Amino acid sequence: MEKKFRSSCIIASALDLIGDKWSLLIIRDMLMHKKKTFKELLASEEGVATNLLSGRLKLLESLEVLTKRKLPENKKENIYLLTKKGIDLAPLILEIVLWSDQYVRAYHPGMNRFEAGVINKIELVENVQQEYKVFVGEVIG
Amino acid sequence: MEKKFRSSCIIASALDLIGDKWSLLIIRDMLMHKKKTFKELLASEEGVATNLLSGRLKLLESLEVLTKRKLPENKKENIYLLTKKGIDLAPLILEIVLWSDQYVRAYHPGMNRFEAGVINKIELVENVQQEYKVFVGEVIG
DNA sequence: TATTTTTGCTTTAAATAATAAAGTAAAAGT
DNA sequence: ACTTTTACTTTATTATTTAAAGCAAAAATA
Repeated sequence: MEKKFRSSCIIASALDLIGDKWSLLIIRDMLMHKKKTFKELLASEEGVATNLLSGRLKLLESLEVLTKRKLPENKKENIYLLTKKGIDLAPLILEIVLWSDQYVRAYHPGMNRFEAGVINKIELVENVQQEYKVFVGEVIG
Repeated sequence: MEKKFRSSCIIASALDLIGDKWSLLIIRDMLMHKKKTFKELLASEEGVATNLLSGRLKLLESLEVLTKRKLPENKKENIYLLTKKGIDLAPLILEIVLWSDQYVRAYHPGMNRFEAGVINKIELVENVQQEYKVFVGEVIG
């Protein structure tokens, strides 16, 4: 789980932390699909392996992108929730969506569409972030 | 070089194309550091291997993120330039920079800083894009 | 003209990482 | 007490990355 940085570049360093094959999809599932348990995250369409999901959750927790806790009514199941650091990945994720919607479909016709009446990025991001914060409030009470 | 899509997710699909360890760094070098030849790209601080640089340039060319051409004065050296599709990755790259500047430094104190007097994202992105377009004009004459 | 260097690769072998599958232990449910 | 669920860990297989060497065409140098 020991991560190394390839260079002093601010972009490369971010990619060294969360630029792997799975981290952003885990964060997508949490932020956009309100997933919060190992089981829910495991059921993603992409089929992450249990050892990788386990390892990535651990790393993202160590990076304080998300927190792990148990709810009083269930001593077994862990609840994973994004921190501010994780929620602040929303703008980056939106830019991926926008670029993909415009340019990736040509290579993947069956790909989902991005439907947004409003095309105000800032509003859109704030909406997603606000909704997630409400969700967190509901979960931890 | 045959790429497959893991799912119909718009985010996962973009990551399946350019979410590998090197593509965004190649695009960074082109867009932010005006690199345009194999040799210049090979000299990146991160030390990409020649076979991977070669393969990625080929893939990014096939995706029309960049173009490959020769200049009349040199029949040997290839010149790689970003297309609009590539230049349109600037907003995504800026979001990586902003998140990294805010949150990654804690884990990598020696990391470069992002210095921007103006914090207007749109202006900043347009500036970088405009500068790159001028550069392309200068190169291809 | 002959030799050397540069460029942009390809090939190969070794190291590293990802995946699939099975196993495990603690908690919860029946 | 027995079974299921959860959240892993372990192991073997497969895939990818890296490092190193090699190569051919073009350009530069002698």
